[in-house]
Amino acid sequence: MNFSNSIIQWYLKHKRDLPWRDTLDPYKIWLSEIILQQTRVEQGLPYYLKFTDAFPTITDLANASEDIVLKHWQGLGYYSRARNLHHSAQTVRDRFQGRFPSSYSEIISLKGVGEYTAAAIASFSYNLPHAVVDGNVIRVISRVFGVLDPVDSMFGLGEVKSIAARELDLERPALHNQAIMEFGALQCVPVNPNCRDCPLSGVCYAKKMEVVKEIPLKSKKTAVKNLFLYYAVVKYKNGLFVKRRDSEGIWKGLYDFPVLESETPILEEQVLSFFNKEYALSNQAVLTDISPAYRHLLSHRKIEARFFRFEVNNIPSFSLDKANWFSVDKILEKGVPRLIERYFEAINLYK
DNA sequence: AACGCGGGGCT
DNA sequence: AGCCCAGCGTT
Repeated sequence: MNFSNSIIQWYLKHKRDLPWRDTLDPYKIWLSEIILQQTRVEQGLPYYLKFTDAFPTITDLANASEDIVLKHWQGLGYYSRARNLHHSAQTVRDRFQGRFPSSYSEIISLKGVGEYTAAAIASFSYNLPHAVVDGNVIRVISRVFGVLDPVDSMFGLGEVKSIAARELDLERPALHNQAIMEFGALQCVPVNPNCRDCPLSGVCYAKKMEVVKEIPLKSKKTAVKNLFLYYAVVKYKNGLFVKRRDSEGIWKGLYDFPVLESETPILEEQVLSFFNKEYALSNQAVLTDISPAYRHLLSHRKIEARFFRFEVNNIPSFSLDKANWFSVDKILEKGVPRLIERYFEAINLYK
């Protein structure tokens, strides 16, 4: 019994029932793959259901505004996925007459679709013989076949890709690809895999050499930097002044407030001075209070945020103009970072 | 080739 | 606290 047959046998017995496995619709398969990039199935599933409900076809998605798409994506993270999703829906609408492309080269030309996602769509939807290589596949192949080089290096990853292509079942690429990923997600898990009940334990290099804990080998470590956020929350009547984050970087496309960002702490006086300089707040707004620190952890940032709360009695003249004033109802229609969502919960904006 | 980009769950 | 997750785009 070869590798592919083994994992397919295992898959047919253990696979989960997931909605995107019940369809060949490339739109739905593409949508599921974008949602699942760097995201666990349990976390992405409700978003998949929400999106297919709100946008039944790719044209529905293309015709929506980016703000609405980002609102639906709120809380899932990596928001460039949502922006690229929307952009590519418009590409399909405008350049492919609303028909999702069916060749690998056209599929991978879509923004947000890389090698992994293109192989997934091409195989799942059109049964084309492209081997997927994601985190699961890297783990399974490096362990079973004994790839000892770092898999986050060009060389190590190249070895995994070469083995993945070699082992692909050309007669049933869709089934093979589903099987190897599910095997990685449920059986050959990152920590404490249950090798005792594994159908490959007899042929697995890592098991045989007792190096399961060391493979896959990774060399890079993610550096976590501090980020201090000082928000000006300016209240006017039944609303707040908000800003869309339009510059490159964290949370692009989402809404928050005028903010001073820094990698080091800033004194209150300096913060207030910044708000005055940038938004001319002193002449027009009254500082009512300053919130305690909100801590928010991201994979690459340790964030500490404080909210400086102001009130004004008329629309300020300078940077905080009418265009940025949103009633509470309007704010809740926009996508906001989880940090801001939690702030809204804390001040009872949701009620 | 290295880095930025979210959020959550598990150990 | 650290690791990982159905990765991709940019520099």
